Amino acid sequence: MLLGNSNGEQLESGVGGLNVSDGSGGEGGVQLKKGPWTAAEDAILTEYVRKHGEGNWNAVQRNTGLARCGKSCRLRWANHLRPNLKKGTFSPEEERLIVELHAQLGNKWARMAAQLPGRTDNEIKNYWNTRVKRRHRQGLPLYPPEIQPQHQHQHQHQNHQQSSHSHHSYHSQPSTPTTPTSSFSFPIAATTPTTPTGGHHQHHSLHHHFPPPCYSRSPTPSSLPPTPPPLSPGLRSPHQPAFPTLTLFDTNTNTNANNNSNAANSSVMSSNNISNTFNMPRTPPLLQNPPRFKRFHSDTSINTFAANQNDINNNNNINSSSSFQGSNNFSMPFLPFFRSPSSPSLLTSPTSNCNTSAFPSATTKLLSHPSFSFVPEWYNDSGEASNCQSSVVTDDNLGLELQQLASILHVDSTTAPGSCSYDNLPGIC
DNA sequence: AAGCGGACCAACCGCTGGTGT
DNA sequence: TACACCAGCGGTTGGTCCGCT
Repeated sequence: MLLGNSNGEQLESGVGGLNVSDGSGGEGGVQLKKGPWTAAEDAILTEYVRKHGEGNWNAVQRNTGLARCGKSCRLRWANHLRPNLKKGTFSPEEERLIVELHAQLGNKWARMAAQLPGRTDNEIKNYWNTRVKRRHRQGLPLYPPEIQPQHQHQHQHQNHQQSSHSHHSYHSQPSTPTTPTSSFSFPIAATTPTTPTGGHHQHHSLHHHFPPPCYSRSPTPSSLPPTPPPLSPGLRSPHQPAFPTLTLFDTNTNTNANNNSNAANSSVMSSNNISNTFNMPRTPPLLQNPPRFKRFHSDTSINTFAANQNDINNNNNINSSSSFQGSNNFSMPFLPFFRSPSSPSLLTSPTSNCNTSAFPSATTKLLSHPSFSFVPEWYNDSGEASNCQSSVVTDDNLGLELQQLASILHVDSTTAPGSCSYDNLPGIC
């Protein structure tokens, strides 16, 4: 049950006025708020992360009084507040990569997001679901002909919790567990004869059936990072086997992208020179393992990644402008109060025209390292600073919230609104 | 202009697995 | 070893915007 407060915000209401969804609360009877985040809440959370780093999300509520559960805080940070987030529509290259990755990984959104710098799993998931619906409506196969899902039967634990109704329409034909075709196959694309396997399978075939991630079949010990899926030549690590069915980006394009990366990065960097930025030092990956993806990465991978970052930095020559220069700082948009004409529902930075031109280059370089994907992308130095920050803060009581912000952040009169320094950010721990 | 439906997006929910005690 | 806590993942829902009729 949801209750509305005077701001139109929602408060969780359960027995006793507290309904902690994940049972890991410790909020001490505080009514937890639900619904859209406000600028003030964003500021509180950002400030908390600035001071304490990521992780220990449940402590946010305890220590700041923010009426949000830890899960909500983590999600807000990961999807909207953390640096280097890329907003806006997916570029054709990104779309292509998503399709390829989905063919490889299935609905492993987080793993896909790890290979798409600046993109969140939620974004990718939303994109994919929209794509599924659109392609289905158009009667098109989900995957292009040149992309064949690396499909193994996948009746494993996936979808165990999922209500099936939303996927029924996408599976007009039951897929057989041994058929290496997309479980999303539509009538027009379904070439595999139906092999009735009984009612049970008929039922389950209505769900997604994706291969387990390739790493699950890898001889790599579980304590080591899983092997990234093979990628198209333009994105593939030279250490990885070729993926024979795809050619996403030709080498010329890739080369051009690399050649242009400096300019692209410079552009991105320059766009950060806006008033609504604050500086936040990168957490040195060598010093602390970021809590995210901790299931996957090992110290070795982190260290190797960090070492490789130097190469990336050198290659990209990311010192042309902006606060990247000569410090551990990077800039990120902060609490943008500008409404983007292209996205009126969002409050975006003035430079909301996302520059994705740097993507192929940055991605190629990142992908060239086997462990890059297990480190939060915003740890990278490749110039993927988010200049397209979206915050979806509510407009309501913005003036009040600005006052709260000023109070929270101790913004003095000489500081641009929403601008603060991250110079003192301790290591993410 | 109003209604409708699709697209898009943010956020929530339930669950799993890792980690510490 | 068992348990609790926590972070993270994937599925789902609901709200808003926008184009079409």
